Amino acid sequence: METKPEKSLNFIHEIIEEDNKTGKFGNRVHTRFPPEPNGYLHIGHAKSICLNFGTAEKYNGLCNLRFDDTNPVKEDVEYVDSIKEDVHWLGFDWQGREFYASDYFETLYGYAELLIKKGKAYVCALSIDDIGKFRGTVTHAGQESPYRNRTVDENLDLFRRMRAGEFADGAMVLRAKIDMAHPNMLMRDPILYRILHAEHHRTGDKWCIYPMYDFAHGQCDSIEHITHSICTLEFEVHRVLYDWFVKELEIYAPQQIEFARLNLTYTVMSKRKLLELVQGGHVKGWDDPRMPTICGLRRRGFTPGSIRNFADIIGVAKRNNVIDVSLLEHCLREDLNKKALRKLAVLNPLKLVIENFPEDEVEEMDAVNNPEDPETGMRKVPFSKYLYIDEEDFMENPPSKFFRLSPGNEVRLKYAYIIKCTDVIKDDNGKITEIHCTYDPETRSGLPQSNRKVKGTIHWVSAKHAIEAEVRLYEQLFLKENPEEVEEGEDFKANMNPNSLQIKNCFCEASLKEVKSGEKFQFERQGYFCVDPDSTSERPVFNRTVTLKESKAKTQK
RNA sequence: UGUCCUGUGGUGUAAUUGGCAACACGUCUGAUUUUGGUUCAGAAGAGUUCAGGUUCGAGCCCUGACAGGACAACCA
Repeated sequence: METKPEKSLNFIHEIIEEDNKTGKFGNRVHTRFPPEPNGYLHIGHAKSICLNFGTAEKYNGLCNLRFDDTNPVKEDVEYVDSIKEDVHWLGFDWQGREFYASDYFETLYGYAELLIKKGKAYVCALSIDDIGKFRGTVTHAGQESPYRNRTVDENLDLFRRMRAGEFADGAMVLRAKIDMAHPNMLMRDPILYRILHAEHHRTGDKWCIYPMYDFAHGQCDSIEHITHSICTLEFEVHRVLYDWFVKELEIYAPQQIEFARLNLTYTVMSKRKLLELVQGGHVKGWDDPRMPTICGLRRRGFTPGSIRNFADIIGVAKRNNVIDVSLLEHCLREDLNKKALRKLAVLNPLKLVIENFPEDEVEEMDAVNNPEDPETGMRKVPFSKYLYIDEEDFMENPPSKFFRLSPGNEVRLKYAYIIKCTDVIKDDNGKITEIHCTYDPETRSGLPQSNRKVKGTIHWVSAKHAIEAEVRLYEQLFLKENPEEVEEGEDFKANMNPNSLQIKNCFCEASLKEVKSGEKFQFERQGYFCVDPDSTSERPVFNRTVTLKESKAKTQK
């Protein structure tokens, strides 16, 4: 019997299966995730991580973690540490195959000399501006550098002296000798090495010349015997250059495959812009829960599984895309719904007095921990005469479709009694300060009378037993689906949502007193919340990860 | 006025490689529900950028337009 694949293959896996059929790489699948350690990873990287590690997993292959650290002035160990943490957190392991472009500096240097000896590279002393000018434009050919025809010996000597530190930064560069009229700008004698007297986070001051990304990336893949070098679309035009290097150097040739990077509605994804948000103080840091960074999402309360599932669902293709953030939220809720323990918490407290309930009596109510997972059992929550309910759950003059509490109407208190509103107390300004109700003792949850139909069920917390906590409610960071859509003269920051963070004091059930940073809960009827590291034993802090899905009827007041 | 890449419901991804467009999210109904959540049932929404061509038959092949994206850092 034939086993049919449940899901159709994405175009990359199709290529791989074809390669496996033809034996192109000896049925090997070896990918890599190659970040530059110059910033924090974001959800776009997560797509790439899932693709690279996931592909290796799928085909019983390997996936390396390789840091593209060819620019010492921008890179730092802080970033390599965070990247490793994030990849692990997502659930992937490189099994010790942690490599660095800087591991190959000596080999790369050798490649450069080889090119010089073949007459395919030369040392150019044109200024940075002149190199730009000589390059021509996208529609017009460039012109050749006056240094282009130096002898091999001269080039070799100069290049060795570059390495030896005889020249100042920017004095000269090593260039490939290809074609200054090539329609692809990258082929117009690209720079291979530049002089940079800078301390490298791994090699220290061993080098004062560093390879350019283009001269490093493809060869690093080659050195590691990567079979499929999966990268984003903007490197499509670089592929001919990489192929040129591989051919001239006569080294192992990986196959580069480009895919479209992830874009999400209501967010920005470029490292530069994220950095701007951090440095401009628009958010509290890289791990601000509003950031699309992996660490931000983690702090917000996302689960690795939900992100992996998301990456799987969005698929991989070559056309530019913008994924609706609601899909990400859907994956999140789907995961959290199954796992998060339910709790009662009141975000906008409104006092409620049950007039016919004995003054000092406390009843212990049975509450379900997670209806999606019976294994999690039950817990007790205290009930008393004085409660808090949520402001939104009461309306003095409700529309017909309002299911919650209003004067003269009944509502069920979750896990407790059916109550009826008898009175509304207001202050001098007419603001409602207190609701008075009566309860029906026959309707306690579990009793036969509790099955009586009422329109709605609301959550509550006993005033005397509740603990206080801080909640941080988040909305999208930007008001427009596409934050780049701005008036002339403005930039994406003009679209920032002034209400993306709202901090509140809330009352929650006492069992939330002892919580650990990172723990996730569902506050019933409100959303999923995650314990923030800012929590203290005195005062827990909860981040609202995402609201529950809300029907229109509930949202409209 | 160059090169390369890409055009399928609102969004994303499919379509057994030429056989009358499917799945998911979103939207909207209805049922169930002690979460206006979950679950369940159902609906609307594209005729595949356009125009030609090949073919009994084209989203898939060919030609030509058009549209969008990428590329001119001693960044990656």
